[in-house]
Amino acid sequence: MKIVSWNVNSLRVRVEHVSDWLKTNQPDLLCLQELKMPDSEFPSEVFTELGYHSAFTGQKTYNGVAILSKQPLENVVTDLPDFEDPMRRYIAGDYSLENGETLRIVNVYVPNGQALDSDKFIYKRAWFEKLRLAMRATLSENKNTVLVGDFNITPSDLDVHAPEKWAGKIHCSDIERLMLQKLMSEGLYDTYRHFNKEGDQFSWWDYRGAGYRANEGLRIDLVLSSSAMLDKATDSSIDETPRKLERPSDHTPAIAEYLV
DNA sequence: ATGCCCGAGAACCTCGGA
Repeated sequence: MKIVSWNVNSLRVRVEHVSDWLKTNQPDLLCLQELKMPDSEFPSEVFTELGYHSAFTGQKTYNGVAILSKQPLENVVTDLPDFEDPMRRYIAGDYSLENGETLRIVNVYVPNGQALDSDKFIYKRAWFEKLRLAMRATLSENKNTVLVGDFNITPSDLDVHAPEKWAGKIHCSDIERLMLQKLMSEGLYDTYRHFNKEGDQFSWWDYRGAGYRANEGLRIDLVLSSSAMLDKATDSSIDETPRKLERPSDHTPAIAEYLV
């Protein structure tokens, strides 16, 4: 089975890219971030025609997350537990595996944070700590758990095109990496890094300048597997194909594959 | 230089993104 995370930076603009990618790749679960649309505009019919169910929580202009799935999700939750927040950044549900077990899939759009000395960074830290506590509970109740999303944190310098340029900056600071490590120490593993040890592999490239052509990117879109799911993982990759299209998202799909 | 590009909303500029 294939689980994918993709920040589409406006689903309205990218719906054709997403549809084409679904047709070609047939993931079991496609987790989207930055829908940038209210629920009333979510294009469910488009995905229904392709054989996918949709669970989503959106808002005008900003944020918004969705999970497209071959089988319907159950017990869907659209609020980060114990955190009052109008920003739509969290969605989770149960997915039935072919082996009869259940997987808890969690899809997040972690706050950007803007700069370490900004109010937005205080919000990022608070949000992320609540995510850690929520994942502790999720992991205790579901041995099969996968947490995916746009984390807006690079796990290490191996995930940064120019570590010296980004040193200490937002997405690459020690404090954010410690936050991520603390979350992962609850029992989550970077599936991509488990299978790929080399650097210069990114999931986001700046629109500005020749960002993509020069491979000036960051790996901030992650698929984190629980121990039981890592045991089932067979591969993990990043598909740069959509980033080469006309009018692309600045992010591209991060993929993990499992044998269940 | 906190810019270069992009999307959304309201409006031909500002905000947010990363």
